Amino acid sequence: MSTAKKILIIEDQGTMRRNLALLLEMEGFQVVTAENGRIGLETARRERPDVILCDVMMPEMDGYAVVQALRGEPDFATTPFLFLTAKGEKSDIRVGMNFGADDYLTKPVVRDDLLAAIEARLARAEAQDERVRELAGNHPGGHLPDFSSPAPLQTHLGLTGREAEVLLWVAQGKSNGDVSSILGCSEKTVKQHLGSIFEKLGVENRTSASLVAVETLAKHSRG
Amino acid sequence: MSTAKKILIIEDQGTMRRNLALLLEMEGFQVVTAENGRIGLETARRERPDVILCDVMMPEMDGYAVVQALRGEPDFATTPFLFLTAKGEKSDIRVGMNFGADDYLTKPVVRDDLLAAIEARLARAEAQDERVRELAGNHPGGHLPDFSSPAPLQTHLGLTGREAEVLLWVAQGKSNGDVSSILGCSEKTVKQHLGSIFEKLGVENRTSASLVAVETLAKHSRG
DNA sequence: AAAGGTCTAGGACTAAAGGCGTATGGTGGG
DNA sequence: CCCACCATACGCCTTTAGTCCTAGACCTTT
Repeated sequence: MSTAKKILIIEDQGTMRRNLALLLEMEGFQVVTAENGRIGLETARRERPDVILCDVMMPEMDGYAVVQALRGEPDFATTPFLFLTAKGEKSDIRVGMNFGADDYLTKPVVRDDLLAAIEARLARAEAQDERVRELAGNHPGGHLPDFSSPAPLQTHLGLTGREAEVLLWVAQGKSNGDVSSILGCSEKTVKQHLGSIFEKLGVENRTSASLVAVETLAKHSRG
Repeated sequence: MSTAKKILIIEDQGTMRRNLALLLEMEGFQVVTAENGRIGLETARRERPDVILCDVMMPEMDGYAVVQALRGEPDFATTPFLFLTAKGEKSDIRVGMNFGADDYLTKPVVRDDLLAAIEARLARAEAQDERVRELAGNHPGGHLPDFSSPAPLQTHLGLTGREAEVLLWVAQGKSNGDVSSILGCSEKTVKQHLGSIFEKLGVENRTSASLVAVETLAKHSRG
């Protein structure tokens, strides 16, 4: 792990807030705290925590409102959010979970339970990031078509080498004249090839042919 | 909504399993069931459910083992997993949550609670998928652009509504005449809009504009 | 050697695309 | 009320795209 995970604690009771912060800091987490929901939201936006611990009952803005607000912001749509609840509030837990909280802990919080819950959610979030990286790795730079080679057009669309070259440039918006200059042939030749291309692809103009080419180049660029 | 969400129910008690299945099917979900943990795992791998409901106490393989196994597989690292627990098992919930479960429901399950919990987790999963797509630039149905709506062109390219409509059709290879018929206006109008589109996109012909449109529709499709 | 595919390219033509100017209504905001 | 923006539309003009036909040069396969 490169850097310490950052945990935001939103809790109005000072004693409990400090105890939690101390406990988590001793475990190697970076801790930021907020004493109510409104400040908690601001702090979250500023600090970008990896996990949020949040009390339910708070003045100004309760825990439900906090999680609801966060879940509406793309940056926090996936940030693990754990509730801290007193025993009597257990029936209200459902509300929080349905707003998109990830877990809850019953106060008084046992050290091992707290750490286990946090670790579990961090592991979950990392699995999420892993998935993102995998997908991103398969398609670097997005899922954009790769115009670096005409080969995919030749193999996947059954075009001849020259036809594939022509289509490669046409699909990038070049005019027939441009393509003829690029390929060093007559514009008539480009037109001739384009005619063959249209027939092979079953289309009737360069725009449709380009669409086919772009999709082919996007799909068969890297896997 | 494109297709119904698929829910896997892993529950050894036949009556409860059927009741849950019936309830969820009436709500429009596609339901598959399994009568124990081992079969549940196999079913999950085969059916790729969007949500998994799983009993804790089961012969052969209990719910903890199921969630632990699933969380180890990349394909299921992020699939919402909800426990169904009897009242007396509440202390064991922590174990399940720490294995990566997303929520739990206490039996007997109240209909509204069940639906709310499922919807909440589906919403969460979709938010995550959204993030995956944004970061990875990936697309669920492959890498194909979605021509079902001009909205992305309007919002992401700064086009007016009508311009977006025109481009949507042009990008699909339609001629100006075709577009004018489709949109019920003069071909001159189509040309006029296309001129504005070229200027806004910084391109000089319809093929290049289509390229931009296709990439935009591939990136920002679905919502 | 003959056949077939590819790449090249010409002529003659039609169709479509695109630029430029102008103009009319509608609509929303200062 | 006027202005800015939008959608609509026409005319005139130039450029580009695309079709059909023909045909030579160069390959490989038969």
